[in-house]
Amino acid sequence: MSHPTSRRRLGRAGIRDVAAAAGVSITTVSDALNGKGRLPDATRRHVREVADRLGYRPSAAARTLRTGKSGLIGLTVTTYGEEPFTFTEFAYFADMVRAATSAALARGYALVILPAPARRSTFDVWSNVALDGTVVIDPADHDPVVAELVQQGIPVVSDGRPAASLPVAAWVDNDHEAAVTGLLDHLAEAGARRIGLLTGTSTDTYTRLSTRAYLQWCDARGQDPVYETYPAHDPCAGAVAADRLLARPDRPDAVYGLFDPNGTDLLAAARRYGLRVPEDLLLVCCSESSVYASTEPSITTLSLKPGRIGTAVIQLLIDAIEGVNDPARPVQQVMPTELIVRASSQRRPPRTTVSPPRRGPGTSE
Amino acid sequence: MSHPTSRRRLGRAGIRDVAAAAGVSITTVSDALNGKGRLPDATRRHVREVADRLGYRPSAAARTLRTGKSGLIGLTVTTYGEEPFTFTEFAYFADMVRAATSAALARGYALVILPAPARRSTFDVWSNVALDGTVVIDPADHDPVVAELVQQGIPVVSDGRPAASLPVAAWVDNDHEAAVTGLLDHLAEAGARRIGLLTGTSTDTYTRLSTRAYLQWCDARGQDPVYETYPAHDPCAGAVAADRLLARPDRPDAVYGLFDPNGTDLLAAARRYGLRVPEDLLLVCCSESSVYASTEPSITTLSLKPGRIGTAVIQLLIDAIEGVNDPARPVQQVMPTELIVRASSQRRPPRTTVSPPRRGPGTSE
DNA sequence: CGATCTTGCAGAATCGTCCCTGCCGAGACC
DNA sequence: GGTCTCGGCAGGGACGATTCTGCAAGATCG
Repeated sequence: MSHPTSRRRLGRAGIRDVAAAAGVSITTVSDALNGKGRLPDATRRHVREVADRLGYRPSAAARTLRTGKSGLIGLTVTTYGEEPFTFTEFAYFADMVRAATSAALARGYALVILPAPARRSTFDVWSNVALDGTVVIDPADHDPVVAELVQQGIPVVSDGRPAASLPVAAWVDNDHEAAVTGLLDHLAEAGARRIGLLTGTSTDTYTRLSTRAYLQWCDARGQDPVYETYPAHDPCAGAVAADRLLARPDRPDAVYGLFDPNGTDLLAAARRYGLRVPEDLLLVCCSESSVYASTEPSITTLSLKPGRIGTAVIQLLIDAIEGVNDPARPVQQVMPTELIVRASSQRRPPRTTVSPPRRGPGTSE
Repeated sequence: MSHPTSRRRLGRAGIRDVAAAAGVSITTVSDALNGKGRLPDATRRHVREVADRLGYRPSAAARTLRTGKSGLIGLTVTTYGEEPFTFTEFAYFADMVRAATSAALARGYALVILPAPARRSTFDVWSNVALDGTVVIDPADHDPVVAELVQQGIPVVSDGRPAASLPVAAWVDNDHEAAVTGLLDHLAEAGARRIGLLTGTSTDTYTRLSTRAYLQWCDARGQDPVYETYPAHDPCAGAVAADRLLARPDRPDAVYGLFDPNGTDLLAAARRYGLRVPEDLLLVCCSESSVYASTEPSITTLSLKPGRIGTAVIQLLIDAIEGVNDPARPVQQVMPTELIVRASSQRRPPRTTVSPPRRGPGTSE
C-alpha cells in the first residue's frame, strides 16, 4: 500500500474504516450518511449498514472544523460573577433553562452553561468552546462579553431588555409595566386602599421597570407610595424588609413583593403582627414556585412565564444563526405575564363555605 | 510567494495571520501562546502582543480535533424522557447543576445539557458534540446511553447509585439509609409514637432505599408501617396522598415526606383535619427549598446537599478524564445529608430550657 | 454511430491547530 | 580547531470530516 491507511491507533472507527469495510471511497460514505450526492439507494443502505455494524460515530470536532457549525449555544448570566445563578431566582432560572434546553434540542442544538469571565484572557473557557450563538441573561449595560462575541460574529440574544448600546441580535422580555399595573388594578378591585411594595436595591431592568410602574400607578391613582427596599440577593434581608413594611405607621392593606421568597416573608410578618390574610392584608408576589398553591392561605403570584421566555429566546437565536430573519435590525419580543389569582388577594373566597369563617385558636404571641 | 497564504476568507484572524504579522513561524506562535517550546521571553511577549492586537482567538474546533480534548462535559437526566428535569426536583437539580457548573468551570471545563435520546441514530445531538466525559443523573438500570458512551471510551460518572451492570467510572450518592434512620430517630425522640411515610410509586434508587430504610426501622422498633404512595411526578397527587395518610384510622402522629412539595401538602392536609403542627403532628420532608424556613410553622427538612453532590461528581469525572485515579476499579462516594431541624419536628421549642423535661400532653387518640 | 448527458463514484484540497523533527549558529570542552 | 550541546526557531505531517472537481461507463438522441 502506498498510503499508510492500515494503522489503527484508536478503538474508535473513523470514516476511513467504514469506507474500507464497505469497499467504497470516503466520499461515498460521507454522501451516503449525509443524504447528499447522487447515490443509488442500494449503496446508501449498504454504507449505513456497515457504519452501524462498526459503531461508527462521526467526529464532532472534525465536522465543526470543516463546516464552521458546532450546534452549541452558550448560556450565561454575566451579572452575578462566578455563580451561574443567584439564589432568589432559582425557580425562574430552572424553568427558563429547562425550556430553553428543550427548545434548542428540538432544533438540533445543545446548551453550554458558561460563566462571566473573570478577566479577558486568551485561554478562558469561552475560547475553548466553539459556539454558534449565545443567550445572555440580564446583560449589564456595557457587558464586555457581549461586545467580544458580537465582534467575533457570533449572534447574541438576551433575556431582558439590554442597554441601547449593546448590539444584540434580538431580545425577549416581559411586559413588566403592564404586569405591575394589572396586578395593582386587581388588588384595588379586591378592595385595597393602600398598596405597598417590597422591592430591591439593585438596578437591573426588572427591578427598575417594576418599581417605576408602581410609582406611576400610585401617581395616577393619587396614592402615596409605600415601599421598602432590600438587597435581593440576601434572603434574610427579605424577611426584615417585610417586617419593616408592616411596621410602618402608614401600614399598607395590600402588598406586592417583587421577589420569589417575599410571599412567605410577608405571610410570616403578617402573622407576627396579627394580620389576617386576606382579610386584613392582601398579598401578591412574583414567583414561579408552586409552593404558593398550598400555603395557608394560598398566595396569588405573578408568573413571568420563564418557560415561554426561554423558548422564545432560543427560537430567535437559532433564527439568527441560520440566517432566517433579517440581521440588519434587532428583533424585540415582549412576552405577557400571568397573574395566578389565589386566596391571598381575594376578600371574598369563591367557594361559599358552609360553616361561618372563624378565627383560629388564638395567636401564640 | 510560493504558498497562497495571503488570501483572507474570513474576518477572524487565524494563527497564520498572527505568525505573518509577528514575522515568525506558526510553530513559534503556538509555542509562545501555549507556554511550550524553547523561546526567549522577548519573542513570547512579542507574539502575545501581536495576537492580542489582532484579536486572535484559537479555533476551539481545530484544537479539539488535534488534541482530542474538548473541555466539555455532558450532563443528562435520562430518566424523564424529553424534559431535562422533572417538576418535583427543581430545587435539587438547580442546586446540583449550579454547583457542578462552578466546579467544572474552576477546572477549565464547561457543562453541556443533553437529553435522553429518543432512539439510536447516527445523527442525534449526542454525536454532534465532542465530550470529554459525562455526568448521568439517576441512570436507569440498563441505560443504553451509558453503555454507548462507555463503549466509546468516554468516562461516565453517575449521581445516584447505578445498577451493578452499569460500567460507570464512579458514582456519588447520599447515604439514604443513614439519613432516614437518623430522621426517624429524631422524630421518635421528639415524642412520635407512630411515624408515617409519604413515598413514591417509582422504582428509582432514592425512593427504593428510603422506603426500605423506613420499613427496616419500623421493623426494628416494632412499629407497624403506615405509608401512602403516589406517582411523584404528579404534583396534585401529592396533596391527595397526604390527605389519605391523615385520614387513615391508624393515623400517624408524625410524618416524613420523601418529596419536596410534601411539606406544604402535609401542612395543608393537617389543617383540614384540624391537626396542630407540631403539637398533634410532627412533620419532616426532604427538600432543598428555603421556603420551609418561613412557613408557619417552619418545617424541618432533610437536605441532600445537592451542591456537594454536584461538586463531587464533577471532581471524580475530571479526575477520570485526566487519568488521575486508577481507572481499573470504580470509585464510590457516599455523601452525608443534613437534617435542618425547625419547629415542625419539635414538641418543646428549644428556648424553654427552664422547665424540667416532661412527656407531651398525651396522644390525641 | 458518434456526440452529449446522466449516473455513480474516487481524488484530493481544505478547515486551524499542535507538535515532532530538523536545521543553523554559537559557545563549551578536550 | 573540531565535535558536542543547546538555544531558537521553521517545516510539515497529522487530526477526521466535508465537498469541489473530475473521470469513466452506460443511456439517450438525432
